[in-house]
Amino acid sequence: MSDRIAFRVMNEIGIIDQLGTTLFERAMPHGLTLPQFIVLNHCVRLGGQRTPLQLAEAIQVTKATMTSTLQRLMAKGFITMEPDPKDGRSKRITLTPSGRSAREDAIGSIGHYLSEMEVDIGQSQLEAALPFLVQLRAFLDRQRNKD
Amino acid sequence: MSDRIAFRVMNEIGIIDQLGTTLFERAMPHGLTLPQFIVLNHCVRLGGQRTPLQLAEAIQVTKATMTSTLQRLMAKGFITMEPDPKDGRSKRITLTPSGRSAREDAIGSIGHYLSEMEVDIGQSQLEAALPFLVQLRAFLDRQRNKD
DNA sequence: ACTATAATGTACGGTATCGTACTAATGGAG
DNA sequence: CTCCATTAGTACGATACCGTACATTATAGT
Repeated sequence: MSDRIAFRVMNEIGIIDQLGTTLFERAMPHGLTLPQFIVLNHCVRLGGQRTPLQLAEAIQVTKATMTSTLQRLMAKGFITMEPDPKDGRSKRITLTPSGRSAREDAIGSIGHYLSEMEVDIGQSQLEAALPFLVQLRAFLDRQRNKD
Repeated sequence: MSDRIAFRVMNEIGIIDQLGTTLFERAMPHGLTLPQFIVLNHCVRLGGQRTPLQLAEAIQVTKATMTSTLQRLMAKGFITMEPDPKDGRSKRITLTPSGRSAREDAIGSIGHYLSEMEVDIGQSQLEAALPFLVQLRAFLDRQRNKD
């Protein structure tokens, strides 16, 4: 227990992420993984067409990682990818009806777990923690872009 | 919806974990990854010999995952693994002097980043967040073992 | 003592992630 | 117009992680 406070916080966060991801994926339908769900969710919430790079930046992964996730979503028929007529380097991602409905199913499947968490931890505790987490994320994002 | 407080908290935590892991690994010597460092650190702090299963449970990964990380640490010469004379199913993990010194190097390399975080976020904020994180981890751990 | 069950570690397949290196297309400096 | 830097996306190798399935060893129930 002689670890520094910053290390202990990051350590807890790592374990929480791991446990949470595993629990969510067990509950998800269509063999959806959490990253796949996050991409679908992002497309639904923002609507229209997005490029792989826009998605990668929004979700804070590299574009190489996004390529991989998009390929799996395409294989499942949840998105389509077309070349951008304006810019030959770019692609346009569009959600399919099947993808939209898979996202709805996923939302329904994890709702129960989210409710349990909100009851067990308490809404107010979760709300109180959010500003701290946002601040921490902003700090790490600044560090990353500092090179 | 996906705007629920529990979802937002888990989402922030996921991004923080990802950004933090990447930053830490960039700073680590000997090509150490964060999971590898965590195992070394755990061995130093608790001392003596541990089994793969004990390590897996302490760090909250599956034993299959621990097998993989231990194999890499062995390949680097940072640990040794011997059969347990008392229990033919089990193994005993021992830190080598080289592993102990790699852990010291790693501590030194990330110290600067931890200090920056403690200054930027504030020691008291980090300390205030820890009980919440511990509670959240305990909840997820209970969920996992609920079957 | 024998058999069924449990526990320990490993193998394998699938997904995610990064970093690096590559291709293809755009766009700006001369 | 040409050349070169930048940008968008992909390929590849390495690591980590899970779940499932397996071999080996231990333990409990009869």
